[in-house]
Amino acid sequence: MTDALALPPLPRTSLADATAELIRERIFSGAFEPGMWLVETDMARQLHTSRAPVREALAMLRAEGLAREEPGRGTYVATLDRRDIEEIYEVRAGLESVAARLIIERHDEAALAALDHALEEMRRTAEQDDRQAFVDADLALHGELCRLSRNGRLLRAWEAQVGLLRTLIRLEVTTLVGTVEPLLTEHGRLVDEIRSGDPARAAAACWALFRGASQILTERMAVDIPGQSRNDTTRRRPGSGATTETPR
Amino acid sequence: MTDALALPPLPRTSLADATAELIRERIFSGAFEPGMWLVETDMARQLHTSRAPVREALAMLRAEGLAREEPGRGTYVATLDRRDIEEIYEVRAGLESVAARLIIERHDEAALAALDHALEEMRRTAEQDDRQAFVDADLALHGELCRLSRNGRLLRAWEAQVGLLRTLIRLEVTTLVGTVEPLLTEHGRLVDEIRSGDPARAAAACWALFRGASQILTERMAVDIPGQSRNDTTRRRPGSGATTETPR
DNA sequence: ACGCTGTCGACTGTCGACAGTCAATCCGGC
DNA sequence: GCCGGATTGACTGTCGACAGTCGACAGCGT
Repeated sequence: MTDALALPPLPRTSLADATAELIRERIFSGAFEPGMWLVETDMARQLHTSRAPVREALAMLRAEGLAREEPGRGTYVATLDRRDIEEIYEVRAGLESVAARLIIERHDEAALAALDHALEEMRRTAEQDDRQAFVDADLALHGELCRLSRNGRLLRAWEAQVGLLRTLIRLEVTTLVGTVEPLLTEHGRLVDEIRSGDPARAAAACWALFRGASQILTERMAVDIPGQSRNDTTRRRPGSGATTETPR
Repeated sequence: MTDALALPPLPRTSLADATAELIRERIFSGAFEPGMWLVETDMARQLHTSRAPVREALAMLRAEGLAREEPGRGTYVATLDRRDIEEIYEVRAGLESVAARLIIERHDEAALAALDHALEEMRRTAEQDDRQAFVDADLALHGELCRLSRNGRLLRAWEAQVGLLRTLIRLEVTTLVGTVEPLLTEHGRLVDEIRSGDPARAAAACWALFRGASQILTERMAVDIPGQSRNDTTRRRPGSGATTETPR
């Protein structure tokens, strides 16, 4: 059977999946802020389902690191403090170094071309000064790198780390006063090192890139990112307006 | 109030948690073999609970990578084929390289001492030719490395990768005919490189170690590991004996 | 006024039941 | 005898309800 005629499996979407996807979108879009209380009963009522699918959806989100459980009290949208950012970038550095190494050892010309293309897209958005698109292109490049590693577990681990970061990076770069030029050159350097074929140098470039990015992000966190501290106990609930809760 | 009189928080263990822990143990001990069908109804009946806690426990196990869902059909104990092993070891190489780097950059003498101690334990078990204990010591060393990175997300990512591997490594090394000496020296080399203080060399040692271990494991998989292939559809259910199922 | 205790509303953890779905089996036509 | 569709049994997906627990608040005593 040709690929063109091969039918993909239908998206078997249970209520739980749909609910999870919905909440994910809300979190990424910023509608559900970090620290917000995700009340099962409310959401079930709004979605016209029982609590069972909602509970399962919340379990997924917790597993993905997007939400956090407080036993007996409920689940809350995950918050990120400086240390979280550092940790995520350190893990990403490790994962993407390996991805680079795998691509290098495979002598994969197509992969290099794909990375070039992603890089070009970053450049384009930078020239147009479209910060939003730049962020997307940035994440797309890194996602592509992990996808090209052809290691499914690596890709999933990467996604798990990046999840919450997504909304934060968007916030960061879009409000970044300075130029994105340094970011651009560092990404270019990483791709160059991959092309040069030395895993150790690629890893070094990777590490340098993430070290810098992490620093930029954590420095800005001090000023204007909500939910920056684990002690920020401001809790809002979805739906019915902005009821502020303060447990603990 | 004195510390002696201070009450520690009670272990808030829900039925779901307890159920998950129980199943985990069964999987690690090998009582629940890879590919086995974990039937919610049966387990709930055996545990004298409803299906709700069981479902939640299974959701946890899926999130940890210990089990696998087939939509509408149920969840099964995860299986590992050669490619899975490769993937896991590649990810581990990345994570542990970063862990090594973090320890190096921190100039952490205590960490080095802890690694030495773990290494010594490996050596001891090797001398006594206690394969079971050797496997535990091996995993303990790597776990220690990740713990010493002081990066919680790295540690959790490591645990997620290692989970299922645990039972497999045990099987592998305990049945391994040859000597464990090479493994021992490679681990020693990794710790040495960490002590020497060059992240790149430590990463290289890490990569070499995992490359070798992955190869040993995948080679042996061909012969005597159950559930070695994704196409091995043999399914057993827990409890009532060994009812063999063959879906698909 | 302050701190402690009892009460209360709300939400989570758990339960039993029902409906939908899957795979295996049975049955009839060829 | 073999193939295809209907049937069946079992399990999952979902539901509404109940009970335990948490945090907030009010009332009491000091």
